[in-house]
Amino acid sequence: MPRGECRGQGWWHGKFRGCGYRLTLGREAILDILSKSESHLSAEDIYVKIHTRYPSVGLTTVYRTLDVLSSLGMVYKLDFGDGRSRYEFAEGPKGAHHHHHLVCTQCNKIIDYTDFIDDEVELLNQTEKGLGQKYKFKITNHLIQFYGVCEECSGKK
Amino acid sequence: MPRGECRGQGWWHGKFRGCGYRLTLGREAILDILSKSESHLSAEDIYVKIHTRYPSVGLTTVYRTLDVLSSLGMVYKLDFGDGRSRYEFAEGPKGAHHHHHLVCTQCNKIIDYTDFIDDEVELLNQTEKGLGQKYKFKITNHLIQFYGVCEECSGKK
DNA sequence: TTTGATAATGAAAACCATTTTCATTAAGGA
DNA sequence: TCCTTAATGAAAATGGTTTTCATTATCAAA
Ligand SMILES: [Mn+2]
Ligand SMILES: [Mn+2]
Ligand SMILES: [Zn+2]
Ligand SMILES: [Zn+2]
Repeated sequence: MPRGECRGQGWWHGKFRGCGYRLTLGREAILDILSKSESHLSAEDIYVKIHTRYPSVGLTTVYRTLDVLSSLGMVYKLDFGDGRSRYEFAEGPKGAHHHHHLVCTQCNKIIDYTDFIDDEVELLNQTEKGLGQKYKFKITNHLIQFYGVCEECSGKK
Repeated sequence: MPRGECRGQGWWHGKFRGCGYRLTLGREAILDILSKSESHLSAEDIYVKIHTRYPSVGLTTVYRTLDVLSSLGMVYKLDFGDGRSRYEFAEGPKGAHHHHHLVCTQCNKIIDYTDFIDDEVELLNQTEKGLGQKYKFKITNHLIQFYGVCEECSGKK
């Protein structure tokens, strides 16, 4: 008998419980916000959004939850060099489309791109294999970002 | 008539003066350390090294000088995700060999690699061109890093 | 449903790399 | 040598993130 906002219905319920984590209001709220957001949110961005609906959830919990989520692989922790970490939902096995980032060094705009990803990924796989062998390195991850100046920022001379 | 450590002899003398910067003991000392170091030093690493020989040079000056040097393109400011910036000498036009990094997520060891660089660079150029056109982005720089576990860290199970 | 062990939390304080402030020093052109 | 002002050191400030600790809430067990 669902009444209003019924807790514990999300697909991530199992993931949490399976790893021994308890299901709390803060965790659900944060995951909910991240899953619905298109942009790359900072801890404080998330805190502000949450605070309007759940004033009881503190910034500390946001940080702690983001740690848990990224250790579970449900969220990516990103660094675009603006002095604060940013987080992005790592969509489930369905909508998962690998992408890299284009970063404007003037206004900090971030563009997700998937173009060329196939070629990139192929080269990356090769490279990872080669490097892994030569340096006996077990490669688990890669980071690719392009920096430059976006269209708007080019305009303002 | 050179007597001991004659100031103002480095090849960077001109670069500094040309940009209106004064030639100071601190700047020379920092540049000297960076040019001789193989590793990726933090501001404090540099400060400690300098302090043994020139106790008068403070940490603040190290930070300020590193800013100048990286704005001049003489030094690269790097971020390997360990919470502090690291700096690496951008060798002059001669010994300049472009390289990327392999980062051990357990012990923070960094490996410079140049293997596959040619293929990578070719793909990067293509990608940069394509992305630049599609997103009207003026790409000036790229960041490529592989993360994983190094040989030693794999050993300790 | 009640209970109890303990995971999770919020508020405040601590952390810590980096930056800012400001009075003092020194580089280098005149 | 003189003088303008860039450069500097010490100390304080900054700001994102983490730690501390007393309190609360989750949920397995009874
Ligand atoms: Mn993204
Ligand atoms: Mn390097
Ligand atoms: Zn921009
Ligand atoms: Zn290692």
